Amino acid sequence: MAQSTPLEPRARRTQAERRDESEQRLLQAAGEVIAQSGVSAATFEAIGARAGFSRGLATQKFGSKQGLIEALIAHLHARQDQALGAIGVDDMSGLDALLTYVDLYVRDLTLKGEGRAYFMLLASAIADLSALRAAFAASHERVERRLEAMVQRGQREGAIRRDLDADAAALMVGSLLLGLSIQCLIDPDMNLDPIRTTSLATLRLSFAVVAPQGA
Amino acid sequence: MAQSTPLEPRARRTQAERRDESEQRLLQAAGEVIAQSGVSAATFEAIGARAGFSRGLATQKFGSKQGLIEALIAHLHARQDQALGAIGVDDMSGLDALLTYVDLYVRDLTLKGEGRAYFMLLASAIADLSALRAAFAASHERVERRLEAMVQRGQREGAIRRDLDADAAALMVGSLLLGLSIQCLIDPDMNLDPIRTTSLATLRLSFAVVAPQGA
DNA sequence: ATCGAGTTGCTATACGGCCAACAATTAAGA
DNA sequence: TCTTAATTGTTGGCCGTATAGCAACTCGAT
Repeated sequence: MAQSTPLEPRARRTQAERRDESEQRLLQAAGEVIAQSGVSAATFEAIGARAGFSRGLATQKFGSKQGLIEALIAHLHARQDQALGAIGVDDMSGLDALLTYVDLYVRDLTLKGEGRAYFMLLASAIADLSALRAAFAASHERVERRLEAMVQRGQREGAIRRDLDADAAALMVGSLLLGLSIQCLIDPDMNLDPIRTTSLATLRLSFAVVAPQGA
Repeated sequence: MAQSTPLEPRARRTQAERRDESEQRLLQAAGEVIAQSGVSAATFEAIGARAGFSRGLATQKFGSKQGLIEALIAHLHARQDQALGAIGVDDMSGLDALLTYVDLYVRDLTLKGEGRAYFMLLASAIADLSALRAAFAASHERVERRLEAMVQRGQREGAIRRDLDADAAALMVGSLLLGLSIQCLIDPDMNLDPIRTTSLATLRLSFAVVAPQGA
């Protein structure tokens, strides 16, 4: 059970360093425990142990369980934005950008790390009708606006059908990716390659103006 | 809070009647509590109260919490099969059957009743890495085999592209519907009409042999 | 020496499971 | 048919466990 960070006891660290480092480690440990053992297994005890601390520290830092979870979700959202933003997708045509986005998303869908924790927290929020659903909704909204922008760009460029409802198309693509993510958590032994290929072909065929069969 | 059944105290009921009725009422109440207040709110106390019984009965009937949940999932799966099987989809062409299936599924996606409880239980299983995931996986597998059969029929009939990977296409459609269902639980105020229309158009355009632009 | 980081013992709460009592139904005997 | 015993359905008190939150404490940094 590889600890988050081996925790080599450097001689002296400033207080601010200690503080920030422990906070980071707690968040990371929380994500790892969730990804590995489930949301309900993410007790202060388990998270603290994983991070190399005691059970009390997380309460101290985040105020409450809810606070910890909110911080973790914010953390994961930030990482997600960052990861998906890092995809240099803005310097290609709208259609290509969309397809590249889907391609990369599905390729990365093994869900072994933080993405796994993210969707498990999402599932937990749904299962318990938690108010945190709103945070997830907002995050998805942002992603969908990005997708919508890609579609609209493609339409301006003449590569995507004008009569396609950009908003609905974005929601559809987003839902497809969400569904695939969930499916991966239900059945981890899924072969994603055919799905990826087929999804890309489907989107290309139906979004492109002329359905360029062999292109 | 409309009780499951008003429980008019008929004079005499046979033991078998009592037994069956209480069991039914408990399952229904469990579904209602989950749909209304979340999986973690579904305690024996709450379920019993909703069904008009005490908290002890459910344990008696289903052995344990796990037993109750399993019975509920089986119950919901049966209802689902029944509902989707009732769609007379087998007496039309493969492509039409597929599109009709998607159309009806999305139209029914308000998720106010049992479907809601189903997906919340699914979410709970994911969040906790429960072994029950396998049951959901199996159920989805069945649905996807049905979708695959539709695609293959469409291919034999010449209406669907032969080079479409039927298995992957089925998984894609299934994932899209799953994703939409989840999305509805995250954001209940979603307008499903544009999505439905766009999804149907997308599938028709990309699955049909010739991409009949204006047809 | 002082302040803040981190720990540990304690408490309160919530819930599932157990079981002994209680009530409703059925069966047996007169 | 009436009475009574046996069976089955249902209840509610009790207990063990798990865990979040708190508060007093120790340890490390300045």
